[in-house]
Amino acid sequence: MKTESAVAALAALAQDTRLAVYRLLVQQGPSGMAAGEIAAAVQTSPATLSFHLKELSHAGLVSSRQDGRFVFYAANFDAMNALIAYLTENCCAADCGSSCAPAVACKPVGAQRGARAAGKARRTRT
Amino acid sequence: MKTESAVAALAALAQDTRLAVYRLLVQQGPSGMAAGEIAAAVQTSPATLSFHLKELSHAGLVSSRQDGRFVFYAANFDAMNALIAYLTENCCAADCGSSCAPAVACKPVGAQRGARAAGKARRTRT
DNA sequence: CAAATATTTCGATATATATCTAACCGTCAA
DNA sequence: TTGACGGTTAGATATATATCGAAATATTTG
Repeated sequence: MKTESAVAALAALAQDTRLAVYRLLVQQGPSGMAAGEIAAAVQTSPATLSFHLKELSHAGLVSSRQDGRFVFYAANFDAMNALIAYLTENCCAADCGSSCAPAVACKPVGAQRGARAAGKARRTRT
Repeated sequence: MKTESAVAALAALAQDTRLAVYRLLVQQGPSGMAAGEIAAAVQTSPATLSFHLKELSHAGLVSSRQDGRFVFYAANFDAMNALIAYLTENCCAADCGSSCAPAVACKPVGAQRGARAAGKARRTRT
């Protein structure tokens, strides 16, 4: 990930409404959510929300698909993982006294706590 | 982590110079780095750097300690982990088809490609 | 104390952001 | 096609941010 993209992603998330929207979409999963529903959830005017969604989209954090007269937005997980990787890159190259172990709290359906790297996506169901 | 803190942290990182400084400090580890040295590394004037360091510090991402006439800054790993946890919280509560596995790339000295948790930091040399 | 080094604060300015209102497209259903 | 609904775009404005130069605050050294 380039610095430019990272800054864009961070800037996109560095705003109350957008962060709320993004977290909402993260919790919503790949199926996403319609713009209007998002607007209602975060209590923002359609115009303002559209502005924020454009920011998130432009930063690559969310993607959209049109379905009838609705537009569904969904979080782009790859982007987030890339961002996290970028932030923690070469962490403690010098001396890491167990202080920098990143504890990521993503527990999908299949409980892959023990599985070390996800390497292969088991069970591509859905 | 409260939304407020998350936004503050993200805003702090959403800037070229600050992101560079932060990543530098992450790679530097707990020992940290003197302000002047940081300024030289990221090629910024002392005044401007001080402004940015204050931002990072205020957001809780770095901490400082005075040593003689130098001021050392170091990354605050807890803050970063809290931020990451906040971003990925309840990820894919609905239906996660292996799409949201966060791949964090924190590899300290001992090359823990396979070792999933790093447990103890071996070799505390320097 | 005075000089030198390291860093921070202050004031000013240019730029970027967030929000609002109003107007504009696309889709659906009669 | 017309009307209604869902979203987006455009223009204007208020606020926040980044950067700079100059001055101020430690801290060590002579």
